[in-house]
Amino acid sequence: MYAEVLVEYGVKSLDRSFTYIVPNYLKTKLKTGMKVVVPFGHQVINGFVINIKNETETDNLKEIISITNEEFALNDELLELGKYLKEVSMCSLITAYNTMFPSSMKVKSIKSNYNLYDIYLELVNKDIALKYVKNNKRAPKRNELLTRLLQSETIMQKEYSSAVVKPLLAENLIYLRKETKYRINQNVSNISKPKLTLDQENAVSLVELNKANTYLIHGITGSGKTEVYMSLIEKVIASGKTAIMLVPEISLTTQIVNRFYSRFGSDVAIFHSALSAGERHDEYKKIFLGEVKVVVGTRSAIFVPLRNIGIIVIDEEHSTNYKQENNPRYHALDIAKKRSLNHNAPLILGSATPLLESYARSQKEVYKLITLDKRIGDASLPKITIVDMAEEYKKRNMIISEDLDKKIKEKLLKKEQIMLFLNRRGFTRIVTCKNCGYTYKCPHCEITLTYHKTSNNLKCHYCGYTVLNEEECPSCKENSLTSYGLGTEKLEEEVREKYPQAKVIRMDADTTTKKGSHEKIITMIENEEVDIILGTQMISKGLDFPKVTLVGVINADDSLNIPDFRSGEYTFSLLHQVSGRAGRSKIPGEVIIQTFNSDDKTLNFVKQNDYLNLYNYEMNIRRLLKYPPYFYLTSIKITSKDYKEASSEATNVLNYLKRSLNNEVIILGPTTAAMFKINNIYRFQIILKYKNFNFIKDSLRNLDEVYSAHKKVSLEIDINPTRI
DNA sequence: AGCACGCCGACT
DNA sequence: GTCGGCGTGCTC
Repeated sequence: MYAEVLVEYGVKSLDRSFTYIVPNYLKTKLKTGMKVVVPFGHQVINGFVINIKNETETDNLKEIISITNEEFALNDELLELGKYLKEVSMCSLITAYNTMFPSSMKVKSIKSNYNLYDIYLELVNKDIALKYVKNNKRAPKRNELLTRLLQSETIMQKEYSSAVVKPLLAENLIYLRKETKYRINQNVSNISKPKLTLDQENAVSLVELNKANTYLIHGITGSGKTEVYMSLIEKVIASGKTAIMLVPEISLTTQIVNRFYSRFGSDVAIFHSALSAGERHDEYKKIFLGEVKVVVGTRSAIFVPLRNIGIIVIDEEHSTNYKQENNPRYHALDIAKKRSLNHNAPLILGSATPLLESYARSQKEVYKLITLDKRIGDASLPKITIVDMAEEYKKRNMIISEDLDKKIKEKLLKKEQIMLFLNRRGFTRIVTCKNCGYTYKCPHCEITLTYHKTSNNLKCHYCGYTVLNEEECPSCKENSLTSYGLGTEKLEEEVREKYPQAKVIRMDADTTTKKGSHEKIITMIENEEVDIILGTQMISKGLDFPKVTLVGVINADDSLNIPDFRSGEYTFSLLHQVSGRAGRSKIPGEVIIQTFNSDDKTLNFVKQNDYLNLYNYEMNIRRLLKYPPYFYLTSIKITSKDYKEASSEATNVLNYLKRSLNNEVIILGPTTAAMFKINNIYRFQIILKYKNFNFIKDSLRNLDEVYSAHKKVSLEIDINPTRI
């Protein structure tokens, strides 16, 4: 008995199988789709079995040493899906299977403040603990811990270091109590399932189960899309099938997860990359053994080994999080479509601001469109005002306009909450010298450094490079440095100065790095301990605070000016999302958008809440400029530490493409990539525009193969990039 | 990818 | 004389 094994190195030169002898003691256990340990060259490494056979032509074979994990094997559907993933993302087969298989899903550093369990400390016996405290004179921390427990305080494990906890565990004074974090929340669990509105019921009835159609639910914020998903999933489960529900980012969607828990209880598994290795293993096992019916997760959850799938839902389908930005560069949507076909199950895409491509497909009836255009309850859409900052500058209002100021004061008096949105971290954007024109730039990335006042330094937001902020210009030694641009830090300073009576909190990547800080801020907002919340993107997503009645967008231009053909679409989606934070309850919300482009079309579509006209306007541009959905894009990045090497190879790639591609493919470039120098690596980019992937497939493969052997230059091929 | 083998230059 | 630079080639 022999096994064809892929070895664990994801390089192109090893993207083929090697045959091994299956030793007798593994013959009954080994299955296709399992991970194994094999000798390879002079090493012992991991491999993956893709086939088991009884004969072979190769001789001098080695034996498989052991099975890495006997619990799991990819099933036939997933083995096939791996080949498909390889096709659509141009990765090696082993990379594809590694992406799908749990034991190799690498344990992420614990930067995520998110765990499945809360672990609490509990006393084993009160009397013993009391005795221990009385006799113990040497370990004050242990005494403190036990005393608190004796006073019936709840203590989480993470409050004490293991140096304190471990000995107490060992002496059997305390034990650990694990509690599922997403336990059915007492407040939620008793809520009876809400009665669907007519619109929602209609939406549910439009979806044909047992057919592999794709549906696009275009539902404005607050129209109750989640309830539609849940009703559909309920129907699917009732028919004995299972469901996958994808969300863009699980740590920001606790509310959705809780709703699923309260509705489906132990039938739900949570699956995403921030789980610890143990947690992921547990969840995967439940899924693998068919113990759960619904999987809620992020991008990678599209690969879970659920059998008998009856529906797949992708919520917020426009989110760029569904595209993986590193190898394998796959889009969850492509995989979802494939699995929908495999299982003959409907695929539901939902969004308030669908991706232009998706909406276009619904217009061409490739997707079936379902529209939800009424908000649940009496909540009305917020009133949106656009303020021309050019006019405000004349009045010396540089950061907060007169209108916004007036509204903020009004809301503060009424004790309602205010959100200020600014999509830029730091204090100021650029520091330059008035005397000689010197600008601080990152030596590794060729990007201007951002000034951070709290730490008094200048940071590169790409690679983290930091220099201390000096008084004098490093170039001409004059004291003439000035700074331009506005970041959240400066906004915070301004807001604190202007509204000294208000309680202000800032929420951005700089204030949420510490474990638990994200949740802490959210709790503070919920408990109304703050009046003004200011921050970046982070405050726009999935958070539902009924007391927020005013949203201020400090500078809409940042997003408009991104050099990407999707900037209009993104801006609309972002601002729509941000606006949606205002007035989620009975009090109507208000939104003020500050901009220097007050007559910009996109902003006015935002103001009118007019997705359809945005769609028509953007589609016209896309058609004229030959962008998606009229053409597909592929980006080829040529990168190297050596500038000349990168530059000349970029030309070689271009020449090859010109020779090998037919003239229906448009080739742009090479140009220096949007982020030309990051971490000392130079990047050139070539863009291909085409109507049919088959036009470019073979050429891409050839390029990929040639450059996998190149020492100094590497290629990054990104099919359907989310940004260029 | 990782490791051995192999062939050239500057040191104890 | 030897140590070690990294270029090349192979791995069931």
